[in-house]
Amino acid sequence: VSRNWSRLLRGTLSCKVARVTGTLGRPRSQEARRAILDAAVRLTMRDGYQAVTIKGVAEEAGVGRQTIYRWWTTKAALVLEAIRDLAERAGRPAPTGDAVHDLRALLRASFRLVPTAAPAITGMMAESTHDAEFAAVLQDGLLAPRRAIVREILEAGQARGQLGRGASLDLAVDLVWGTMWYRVLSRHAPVDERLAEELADAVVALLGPPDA
Amino acid sequence: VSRNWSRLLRGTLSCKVARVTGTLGRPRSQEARRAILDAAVRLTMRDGYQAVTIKGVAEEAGVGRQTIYRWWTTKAALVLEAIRDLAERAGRPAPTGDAVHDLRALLRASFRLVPTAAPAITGMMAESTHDAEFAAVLQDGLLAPRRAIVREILEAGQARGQLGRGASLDLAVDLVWGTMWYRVLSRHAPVDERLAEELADAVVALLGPPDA
Amino acid sequence: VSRNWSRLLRGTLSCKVARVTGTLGRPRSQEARRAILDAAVRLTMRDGYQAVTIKGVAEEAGVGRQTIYRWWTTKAALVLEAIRDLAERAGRPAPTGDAVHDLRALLRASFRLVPTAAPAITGMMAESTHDAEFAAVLQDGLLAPRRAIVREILEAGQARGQLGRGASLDLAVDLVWGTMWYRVLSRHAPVDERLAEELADAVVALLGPPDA
Amino acid sequence: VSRNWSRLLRGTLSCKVARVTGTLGRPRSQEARRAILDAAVRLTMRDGYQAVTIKGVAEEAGVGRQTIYRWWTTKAALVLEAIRDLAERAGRPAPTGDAVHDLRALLRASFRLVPTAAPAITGMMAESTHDAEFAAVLQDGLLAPRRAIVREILEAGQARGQLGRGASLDLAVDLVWGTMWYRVLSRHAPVDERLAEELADAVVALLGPPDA
DNA sequence: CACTAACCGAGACGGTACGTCACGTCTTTCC
DNA sequence: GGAAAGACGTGACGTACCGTCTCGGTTAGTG
Repeated sequence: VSRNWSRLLRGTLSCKVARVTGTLGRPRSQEARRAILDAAVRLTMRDGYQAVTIKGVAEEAGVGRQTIYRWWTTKAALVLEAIRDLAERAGRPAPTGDAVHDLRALLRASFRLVPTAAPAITGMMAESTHDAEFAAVLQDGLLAPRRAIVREILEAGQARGQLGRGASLDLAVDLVWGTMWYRVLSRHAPVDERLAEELADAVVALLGPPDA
Repeated sequence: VSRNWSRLLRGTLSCKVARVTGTLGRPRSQEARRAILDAAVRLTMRDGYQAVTIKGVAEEAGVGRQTIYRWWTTKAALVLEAIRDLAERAGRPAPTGDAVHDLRALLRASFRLVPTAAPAITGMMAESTHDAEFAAVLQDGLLAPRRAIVREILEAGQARGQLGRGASLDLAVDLVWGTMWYRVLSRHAPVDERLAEELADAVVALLGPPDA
Repeated sequence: VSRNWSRLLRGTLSCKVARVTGTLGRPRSQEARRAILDAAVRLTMRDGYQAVTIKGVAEEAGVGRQTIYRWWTTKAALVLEAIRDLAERAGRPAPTGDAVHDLRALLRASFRLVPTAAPAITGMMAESTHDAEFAAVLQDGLLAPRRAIVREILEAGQARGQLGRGASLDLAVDLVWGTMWYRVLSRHAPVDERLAEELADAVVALLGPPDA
Repeated sequence: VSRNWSRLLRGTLSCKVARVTGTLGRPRSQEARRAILDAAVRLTMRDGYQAVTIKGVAEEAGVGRQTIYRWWTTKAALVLEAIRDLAERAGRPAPTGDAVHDLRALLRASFRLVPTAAPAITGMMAESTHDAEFAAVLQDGLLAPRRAIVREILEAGQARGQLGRGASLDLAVDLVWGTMWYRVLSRHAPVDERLAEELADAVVALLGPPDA
């Protein structure tokens, strides 16, 4: 679990991850910790980041409010840690050797999570716009990993000669996720399997034919 | 000014645009109205939509709180009306006959507004995720017009044989704005002139060569 | 009503008795004020001063907590103003021209209030021991007036030649009320009509025979 | 030390005076016990009974909070045991054979302790008004013994023909201590040597001339 | 020109969430 | 097994805004 924390917690938004004074006293209750994080995820998903309240999380978790304040400095730190699993839960389909196929599979899987995760993450994106530290943590913990996955698929495709090099990979990656988020936020068009197809095709077209 | 209202106000988010009871009594103070709208824009730009408060707007405008509640039903209605000029202020560079050139010019102009407008609009996008009505109004009043402009440019380019028809225009439009918003929200990469170039090129690549 | 305030409020424990800024805005709700004071009296009587809580008073009064904080700076100020009527309600039997009879009547009437008022006032006396300002206000508002009444009766008796001058009136007064309070607090003996008789007799004995 | 406990502890406020389970395990730390009792006395004297806190005592004593809860059931039990020495420390001047002189000496000695002991005992008296058990223990442990001393002096004076029998001794005793406490609580007049004189004289006047 | 209805400012109202503090209980480890 | 350390659930604290309400004081138009 703690493998990814170094990145997540590099800001001061961090939870207080370990006792400083040593081993004395009653140890932290893992039940409470899990209940809090689960409640935070549940509420963030249901109501969106802005509507989440420390009090609400405490009640949903059946926990004293003070227990949350003891371990997390802000709502931001709490929700960020809680939401981290979204990205992990999204996981990643196993690579098949066919870059375009892999990309399609990834996008289909990602798009299926949209209805659940959208209120949470869009709210956090809005929060990012006036909280640079929050933005950094959100970036490192959630968004960058998703970008990295697409990038790896595309690089593998280029390496195998399945994809060309006609445009910056950074741009290609942003086109993919940007389009998804734009539709999620704007809701003027569905985020469905058809979009997954179209985006995969668009990336192929953008990168152009493989080098001869 | 009121030409565009029918679209903006088609939901119940509308401000109370005209008194029902007739013409008796003191007429509405235009000074107060302007002060309120200006204050709303100022605060939304500065702090983001979520942080805007009716009380805050009232104080910024030097106006009684009730005067706002009298004329606008919700914060959403107030801010939406106030923010409308953003889209208009963005305006649109005059067409030159060269679709790619026009697209580049439009993007450059739009990107310049990003630092100012981002906190406002990203917050409103987050709000959209749990307020369908708000989403509809935001969509019609701000986002759809921007999409329409790009679409017109691209259609004109196709009509003039400058651009191909290798992909759906809807997708092309979403790629452009989606990438911009994704970078605005995520802040992992700049939204600058270079991105304008790259996006214009990407659209060309995506649509493919003009039909012979 | 406001006749006695000057004394009651001579400390900074005072409630904010009048708006400073003038006449603007919604005027203070007298309903809320009465409900708060009544609730404060009720709770102080029932639970004692120490157990009274601003929150509890607000709920008992059906009032927002902020409304209390707006007008009273501390629990002490609130309860003191609220409890003031106890002394007034105790009132004073009409003088008859017979000092000993008057004294007996006063004591009997006072002792009847003891079961109701004791928890309130003993708690306030305890508070007095570590809050000098509170002590001063309690003194002036509640205790001194009661002492003054006894003193007046005794002075009248001396003037009419019904009572002697064999001891300091201050001491006589303190003997009376002190004995009552001591039994109220200590509860080792009843505070009843018999005590009223005994105390009246004791005062007569103490002051000695009238001057020839 | 334990001679007086039977009286002090006849209520259920009692400390847990002996381990039930026998002699196994680590014996109770006498250092901790003394530190706790001393801290309790110190804080009760300084801040008054109401302001005393188990947590505060634990910190003042340099002791874990649980160690207090292990041995005393309530704050009341702890403070009562701790405060017991006040009465003993007050002690009692040696009888001289002159009742009035003895009474004066006792009062002078008692009044000298007032500044130290008042916050402690008045707070406990207030507590008594809504805690009958506490009242009983306070009564037996602290107040009754003081009353008994005065009563003994007066009875001895009557036996020796120095004092009359013109009033109930119970009343005389309550007049003395009541006046003292009333002035302690009310603070409208000093509790000093002059008061000792006056009270002794008042008792003489009250009891009247010795039987012929 | 006086009336008068409606607007406007100010601000008190009942609420709700905040973050802090201390409570008394509990659960560890150390001695 | 006692003692310390300290996390736990609880609940009052005082603050900040919320959106509503209720005042006195404007400010046009109409009668």
